[in-house]
Amino acid sequence: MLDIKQIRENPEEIEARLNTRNGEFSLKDVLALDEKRRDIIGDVEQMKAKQNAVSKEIPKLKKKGKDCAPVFAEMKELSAEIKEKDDELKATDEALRNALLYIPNLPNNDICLGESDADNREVRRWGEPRQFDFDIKAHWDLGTDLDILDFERAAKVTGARFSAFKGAGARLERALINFMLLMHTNEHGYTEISPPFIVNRASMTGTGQLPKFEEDAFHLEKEDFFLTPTAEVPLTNFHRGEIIDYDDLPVKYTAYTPCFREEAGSAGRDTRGLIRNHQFDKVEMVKFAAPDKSYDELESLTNDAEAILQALEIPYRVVELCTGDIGFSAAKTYDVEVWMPSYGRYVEISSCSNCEDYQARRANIRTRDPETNKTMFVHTLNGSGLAVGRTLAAVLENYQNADGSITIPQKLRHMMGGMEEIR
RNA sequence: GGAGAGAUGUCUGAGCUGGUUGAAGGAGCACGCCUGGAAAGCGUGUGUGCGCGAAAGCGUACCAAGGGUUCGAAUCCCUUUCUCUCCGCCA
Repeated sequence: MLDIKQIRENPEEIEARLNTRNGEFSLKDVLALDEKRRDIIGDVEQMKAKQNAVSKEIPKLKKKGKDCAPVFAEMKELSAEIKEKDDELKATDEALRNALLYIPNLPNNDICLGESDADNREVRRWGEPRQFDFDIKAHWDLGTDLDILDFERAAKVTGARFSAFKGAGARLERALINFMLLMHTNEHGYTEISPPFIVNRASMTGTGQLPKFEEDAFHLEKEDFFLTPTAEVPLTNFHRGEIIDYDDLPVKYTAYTPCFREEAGSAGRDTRGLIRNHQFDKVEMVKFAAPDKSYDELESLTNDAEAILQALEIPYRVVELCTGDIGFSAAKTYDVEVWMPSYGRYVEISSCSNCEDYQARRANIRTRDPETNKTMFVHTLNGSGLAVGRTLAAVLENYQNADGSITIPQKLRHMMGGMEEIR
């Protein structure tokens, strides 16, 4: 959520910056609601001031033994008027908040301008894509042929865009999860959390999935709960409504969770394999940072994601997303893209974002400025570290052999019970 | 699922027979005194949001959330959420 005071002060500039995003944004409604709201507040607070003043006098009148009936009659009328105004204020408040909830974060001023992923800026590359001297297979064929992935039965059990891991495939997935968590906790200083996989509406609103993107989420109607689309939601909302000790910053959490997405609007895209499913596993990293440190934290967060691919020795590149491609809540985002031989290009495997105070304002997550002792919003960051299904796909494809077997990356072998290859 | 108890500020903890209670006491924090330095001790200060204002400040709201009763609600009533205890069921 953007700061209404900032919007009020220079709406043109904010509107211009918002419109470097994909889509058109107007602050007209917000400004009108804000003005209406302040008008009502002026009136109703004056009435309340009078009500309070008279209320204070009543005990004194009673003590003197005076008749309060005329005062009561007058106050009853005032009370009714206040109630009416208050209702109007509440409705306006709600309308304003709702309008604000639909406005995305302001892109950071320094990120590259652009309309789509075609305009993203490559920041760096690591590793050389391997040259194969045989016809390569895509991971869904490799997995099916080795009987470690089973898409048909997953479709039978549930439906399209679900997958099942079997035997060494299931073990490889578990090894990857464990490997990532160990690295983030032991080497990168994150605290592991095992959060609920189901979250409530307030949490989804706090991180920005709701209200605008409700159709993307799996909804449990009876309880009004949602299957978590990313551990960013439970992790960031861990501190919703709290004031975090400044000395504890940055707070760094990592979690493994399954993630559930409706993938509404992506029909026909990445229909095969592990790239785009309704359910997938992900290890997530979330940070709460002091405002003046958050961009340094974004760099290290991205490095923490990269470290996984470096350890697995799989080539990747890092791109800075342009204004037209960054997500709703993000001010700046780096995508880590892994080399996927069957696609013949780099494919997103992690998205690392600084949301600045956008989520913190929605979710009311604050700290105390040590200088002034005043409360201020923290900055929140999140990044995948990494998407497990896509990592598994990248391992299969990059480590495939001419005979269709898979060599297991060195660093994963001890977590696979010493297994060196899958055949 | 049944019966009961509870939810107060950064934390802890009073108030809950309705009216100078934004809310006692304590802790913490900040500043000052004391000290060679620190601790202890003493003194002072210390909530948040919103509105108006250049500012000082003034006003207003907030005692889990929402509604109600009342001239007036942290205090009374209802609903919801959460926590705890007991019973039942259960991995």
